Amino acid sequence: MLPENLSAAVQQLLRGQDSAKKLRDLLTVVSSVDQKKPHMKEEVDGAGGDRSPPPLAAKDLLGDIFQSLTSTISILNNGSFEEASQVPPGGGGLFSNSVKSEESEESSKCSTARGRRGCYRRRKISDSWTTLSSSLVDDGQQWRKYGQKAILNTSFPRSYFRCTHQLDQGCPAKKQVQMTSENPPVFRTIYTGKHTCRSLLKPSHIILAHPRVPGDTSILLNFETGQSTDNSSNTTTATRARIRGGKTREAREEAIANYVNVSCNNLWSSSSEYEGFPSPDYTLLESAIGSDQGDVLSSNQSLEVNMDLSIDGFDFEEMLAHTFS
DNA sequence: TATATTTGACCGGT
DNA sequence: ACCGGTCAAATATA
Repeated sequence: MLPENLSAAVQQLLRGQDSAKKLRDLLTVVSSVDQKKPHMKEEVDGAGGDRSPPPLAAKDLLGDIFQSLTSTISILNNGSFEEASQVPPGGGGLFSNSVKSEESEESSKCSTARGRRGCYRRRKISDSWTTLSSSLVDDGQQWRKYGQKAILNTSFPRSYFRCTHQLDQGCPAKKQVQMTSENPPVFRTIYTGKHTCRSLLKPSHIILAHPRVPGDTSILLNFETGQSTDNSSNTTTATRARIRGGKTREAREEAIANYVNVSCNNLWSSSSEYEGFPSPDYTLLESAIGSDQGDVLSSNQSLEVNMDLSIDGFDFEEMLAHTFS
């Protein structure tokens, strides 16, 4: 594909992504008025098996569309979805500006006054890379916000994040997120340091798999970690949780849709990454796995994306394939 | 109660 | 002195 076509394709995807997000927000507002969000357990136990069709279908569809667009954009930008935010300078996609890395040294505390508040050596040019995105996209890592600053000559504050596992695993990864323009919004994320941690489950990567056996009405959730924080590890052991209960597959799908839906929400806007962007109320899927309604076949800390985009006869995947062939 | 976020203070580089 | 990155107490949330 020609570079200009590639760029145009990304532009179109970005537009679709924004539209999907707006539509999702619209639906969220409408549905929140007359619909209480049922808890997973209530859904799974199948007590209300003959309820009306899932009102979440449209949102689920939107979630799929949005996630697909986001993934595709990341692929076009960086070569792969997983690497969308993990690839250090050199991967250089359309919207990612690799930042010079002359000195691959993380900011270090000054040894003389250790323990003194705010004592640090200002980072000069470290091993960092930058990504731009039209929305806040969950990069699959777990971050903890530790600061926010108003930056000179900018309209929006800059947020500072460090890896959640900095303390328990000594992971040095950090990132800064800042909105650089308003219409359309552009979020600049500067990553610093590579992850050395083994991250735990992230809901944004939990996807439903369709049944492989006709008539099988149970729903298989598939997790796998490859989530390689260090690009070298590709050892993956599958974790599976089969959710039973409910009379129909649709009923169970609706139950899990809550989790998938919130995982999509999590993909759209990471918690508190930027003030003014509300964080979704999501529940980790571990509770679903741990639920006595579920059938945990094995357990570890990994996950895998296994997404079937075919919904109601409309194959989004095929459409995308045609679009880019 | 544990964990995460907010926010003003602190500090070093420029 | 200014600016930006970090700390940590206060606060919020699960």
